[in-house]
Amino acid sequence: MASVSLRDVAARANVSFQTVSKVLNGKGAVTPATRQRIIEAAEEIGYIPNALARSLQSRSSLTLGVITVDFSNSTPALSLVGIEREARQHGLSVILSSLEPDGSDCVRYLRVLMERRVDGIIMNAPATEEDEEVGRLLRTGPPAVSLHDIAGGGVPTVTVESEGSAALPVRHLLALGHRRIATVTGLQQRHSAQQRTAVYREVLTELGLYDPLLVEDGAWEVEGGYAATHRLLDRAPDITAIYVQNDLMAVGVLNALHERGRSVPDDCSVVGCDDHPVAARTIPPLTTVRMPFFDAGAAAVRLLLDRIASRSASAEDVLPVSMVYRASTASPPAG
Amino acid sequence: MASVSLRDVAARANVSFQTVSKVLNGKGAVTPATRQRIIEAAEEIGYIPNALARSLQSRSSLTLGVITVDFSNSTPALSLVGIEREARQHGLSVILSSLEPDGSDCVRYLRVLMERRVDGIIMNAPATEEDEEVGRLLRTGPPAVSLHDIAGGGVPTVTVESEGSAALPVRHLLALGHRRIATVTGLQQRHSAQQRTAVYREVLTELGLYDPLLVEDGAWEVEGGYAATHRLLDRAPDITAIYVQNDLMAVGVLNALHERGRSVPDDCSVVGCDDHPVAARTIPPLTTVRMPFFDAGAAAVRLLLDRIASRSASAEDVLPVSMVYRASTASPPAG
DNA sequence: CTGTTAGCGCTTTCAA
DNA sequence: TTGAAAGCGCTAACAG
Repeated sequence: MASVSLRDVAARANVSFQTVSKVLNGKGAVTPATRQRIIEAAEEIGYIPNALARSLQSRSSLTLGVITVDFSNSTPALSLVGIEREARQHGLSVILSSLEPDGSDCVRYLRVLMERRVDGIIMNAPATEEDEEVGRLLRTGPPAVSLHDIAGGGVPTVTVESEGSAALPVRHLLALGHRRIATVTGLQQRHSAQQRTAVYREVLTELGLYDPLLVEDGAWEVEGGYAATHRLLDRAPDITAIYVQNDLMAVGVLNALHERGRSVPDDCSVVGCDDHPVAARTIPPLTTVRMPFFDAGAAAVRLLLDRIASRSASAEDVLPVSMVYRASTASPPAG
Repeated sequence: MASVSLRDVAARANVSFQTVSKVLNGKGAVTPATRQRIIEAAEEIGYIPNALARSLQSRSSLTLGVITVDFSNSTPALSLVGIEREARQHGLSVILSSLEPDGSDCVRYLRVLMERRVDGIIMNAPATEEDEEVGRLLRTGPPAVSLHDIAGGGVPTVTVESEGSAALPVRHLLALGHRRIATVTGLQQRHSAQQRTAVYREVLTELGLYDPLLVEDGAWEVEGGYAATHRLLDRAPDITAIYVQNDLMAVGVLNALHERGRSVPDDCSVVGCDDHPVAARTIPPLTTVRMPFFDAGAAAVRLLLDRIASRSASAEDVLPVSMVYRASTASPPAG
């Protein structure tokens, strides 16, 4: 772990360090002989360029900063994988910062990224959607793209269509003949969950089928889905279908229904959301909405690169979702 | 996004830029008056220090490089979360690089990390366990800690006990009275899967119960577990228990058993591994081995920091695992 | 207390 | 074709 610099290579090859720079960057014209000598010298003493110094000079760090919600869950993890892969393919490194659940440390990490002179920032931290200070920094700092709303707008977003992610499953259940359709929601502080719940309400209200008693919070987690279902069943035993706002909660929902002796889909249908890998093999396999989170991450990076290249205008890219039909939905029981 | 430097602040405060440096870093003694003036000036023109320049000078980037296998799956994601959180708590940024499935790009990314002068490297890329070149770089480059074996050794590791992760579940099944115990394995190229399979074989061989026909590969994935179970059942309908090397595959295993009309645990017991969140609510809830992957990531960072501080000797930290008993295991059917 | 002198390792004109 | 000069933004000695 020596500190071999251009100068060391230069000394060994009997040239100036500027010439070494040219050779190692393939710039300028150099005699094949010296070029060869330089390359060998670099090789021999194990020269490794210093990206810090290079960035200082070139005013470009070839780095993207990513600020993300905790990615223990597969949804944000998928977006992160998409971001990382796309960045890598463009030769960019990724500096990763994940936040506390309340997003209170976001401003601090934005600052760290700015100090490190990242070329751009990708946000995936729904907990900060209402944070004005975050919005301000994102508008005035380096180019940024977000996977969710930013307070005050002005930041391009790439999102997964949330209207469809609620409308599709609810309509599917309606088409099957269900009338008592409950929903297990994600954290209602999040815009995406609010929107899904709103669409659920609108669609059912239009048909005179909306009942606030059929809405329960599952907080995005397996146990939340489990507990919410027991509460729903206690309160409204006549429900024949449940729209669950993510697949993880749906696992808990299926378990609770099983415990209560309700067969799925014969006694009660269940639709999830995400198309998590386990959804294909729950018992029964889960009808769900496929959400292109991976693609959203990759698309965000591409959009960010466009912005970096040409300070182009704001954009709002919305990726479409689609239904995946499996065995957890059917017509309601006769009677 | 201007490029405000120390000089700009200095000009505005009518001092030399070196004095500004002192003030902003809380070093040296400065008159409260000028200090105040400098701080205000910095504030007014929105000065943001340049970490690149600082690192160039201080020869420390306050950055950790992480090289990880694709973390779409929750196991590596958990370790990554642990790494990131621990690093953050120590004021270090994390540069994230994920690899192709075969790990062929590892050497390239190691080099990128070295060019960026990271202060240390955390490896979580089992695909490179046999790669001699990776081992060499890790031994000669910046301090490194790995979550798996490194070819040639010499790199401290923090691992999750793999012997116990196989011995515990198999012994549990034996204690329940099972004699025909199958296993669905992870990718056999990985040391961790090889070790689990070896322990499974040893424990059963000792009792004269080992049968190579009862071993099937599930490749770590839901569908792999599903398909492996069907193959097992076709070949050896008399099995009464399955040790599945991760919970994701176990979801597929439960589904396949359900399809074949085998009730769990009455007709067949199932033990998983990982204690993935869904394991608590599969049908039936899964008996499994809790693997402290999050802790392993965090511990690796702490070990790395020790090494950075004091080039201390190699170490091999092994974190213990523990059984989580749920409803998927019972005594074999009578008869 | 404050400013000057010296680099950290690199890229980029511009002369020779 | 090569090298010298200049500077990216910063920190660290040391002198004033």
